[in-house]
Amino acid sequence: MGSLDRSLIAGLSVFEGLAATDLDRIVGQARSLRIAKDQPVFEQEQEAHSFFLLLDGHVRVVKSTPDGHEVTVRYISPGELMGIAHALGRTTYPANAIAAVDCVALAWPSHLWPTLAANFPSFSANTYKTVGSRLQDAHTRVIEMSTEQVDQRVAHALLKLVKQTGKKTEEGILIDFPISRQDIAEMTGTTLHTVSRLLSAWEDQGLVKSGRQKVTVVEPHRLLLIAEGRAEKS
Amino acid sequence: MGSLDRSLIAGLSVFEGLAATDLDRIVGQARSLRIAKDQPVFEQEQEAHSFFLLLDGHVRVVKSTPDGHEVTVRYISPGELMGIAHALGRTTYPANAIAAVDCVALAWPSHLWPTLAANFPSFSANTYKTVGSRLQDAHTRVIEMSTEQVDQRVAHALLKLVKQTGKKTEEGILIDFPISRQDIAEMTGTTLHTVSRLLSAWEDQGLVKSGRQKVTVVEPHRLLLIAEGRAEKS
DNA sequence: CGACGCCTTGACGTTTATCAACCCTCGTGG
DNA sequence: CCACGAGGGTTGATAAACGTCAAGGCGTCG
Repeated sequence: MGSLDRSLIAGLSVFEGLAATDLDRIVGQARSLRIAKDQPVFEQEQEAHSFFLLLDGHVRVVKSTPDGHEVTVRYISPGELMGIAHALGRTTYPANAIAAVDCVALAWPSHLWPTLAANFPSFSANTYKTVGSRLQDAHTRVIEMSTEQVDQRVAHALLKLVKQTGKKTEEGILIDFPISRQDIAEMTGTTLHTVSRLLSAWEDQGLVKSGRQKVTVVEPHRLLLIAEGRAEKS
Repeated sequence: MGSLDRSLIAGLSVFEGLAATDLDRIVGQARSLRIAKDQPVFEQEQEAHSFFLLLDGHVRVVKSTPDGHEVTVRYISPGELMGIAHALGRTTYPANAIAAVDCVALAWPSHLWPTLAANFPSFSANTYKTVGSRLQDAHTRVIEMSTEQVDQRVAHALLKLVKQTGKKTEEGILIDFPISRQDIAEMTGTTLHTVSRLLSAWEDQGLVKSGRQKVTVVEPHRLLLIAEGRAEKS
């Protein structure tokens, strides 16, 4: 499998600035694995034995609250790291990670992190850069939840997904994995009912096309107006 | 300034695991500064020239949105790092930091970070551990905003402040810096009106005592019940 | 002493969750 | 191959939670 993987991997931003031999040395210590749709990659509170690099597929990261609510923290796309608890001084995973579709990933034993970080400074710097942008994302999310109405938050979430995983089709830009109203609700802190109503309304206005576990954004620009609260109400 | 500072500093968790000479080497490269109440330590979008260690006082970290809302990200207490944008691959500060009271801090030029991190691995590990717990905090905040009602969030915020900066008094535990209804509103994503009503109601029930820019928690345990949604409505 | 900043409280309206009922469609097993 | 069942989606009615608007009080600092 080596060579196919390597060509896929070399261009990833996690490995930016690494010499080819270093890259081989790092990747050589990983095992590759596949995760079937709806199977967990890792689970909340579990011992963080490995960290992962998603090569193909999409993974949903979810936190469960004691009282049964589920909040989706983020979706992981190919090329992104996940489960890097160890780099942040944690010994357990902070959330559940579930394959939204069949996935392929590389996994490193967590105990390798200190050595890898010490030997390959640009690998470590790249990693912390993604940590930084996740912290940023989380704060953005807090701000959205604090200051925006539900329709704005849902619009923002759709646009983020489109940017992350959008795939051009004849009808518009499709979010490239199965996503339900419930999923969107868990990303935006609302209920599937409200999401359903919003999508219905937007479909009537020609902004989106949606179906069973499928959303296509037809007019990103108008959706952005809603996201920014600069759209007159219907 | 050396000796007085050093005894204060040696016990801080950021410096855990460092030899005394290493600590001197690190602290020796910092300059100490004082910030007057209501003055900025650093500002959003500004070039991140330095990172800081708060020695005394309290700093409020706030993000401003384009449309004029302000969201308080966190309060920094003595012993905590702030402005560590550089360690996360950013070149500008992500938020405003404002002294809630007169403060004392150490400041290192940001460009020292890579060398410090490389030379003192436990310093770097400690730093990333605090980054990890802030990421954690941010996610907790998102979850609270997604699943809890305003009264629960305000109760949680007060309890967090009490834990962070609580000072025992005869009447209960006092939050040890001036904090207005507006400030609490900005932490919890609500309005000063709602916070005022809640505090009034809680005061009637003997849970808290509050006055101008001052909150004392009298019965943390009952407040926790509210925070967890396990309290019957008045 | 006056004015500004902070706090309080009432009345009202909107947003959005909740409750309830129903439809559609896809996949599975008889 | 068809029937049916579960999971996903839609939509209406209702009500609660909370923001908004408005007015006024109180204390503190210049």
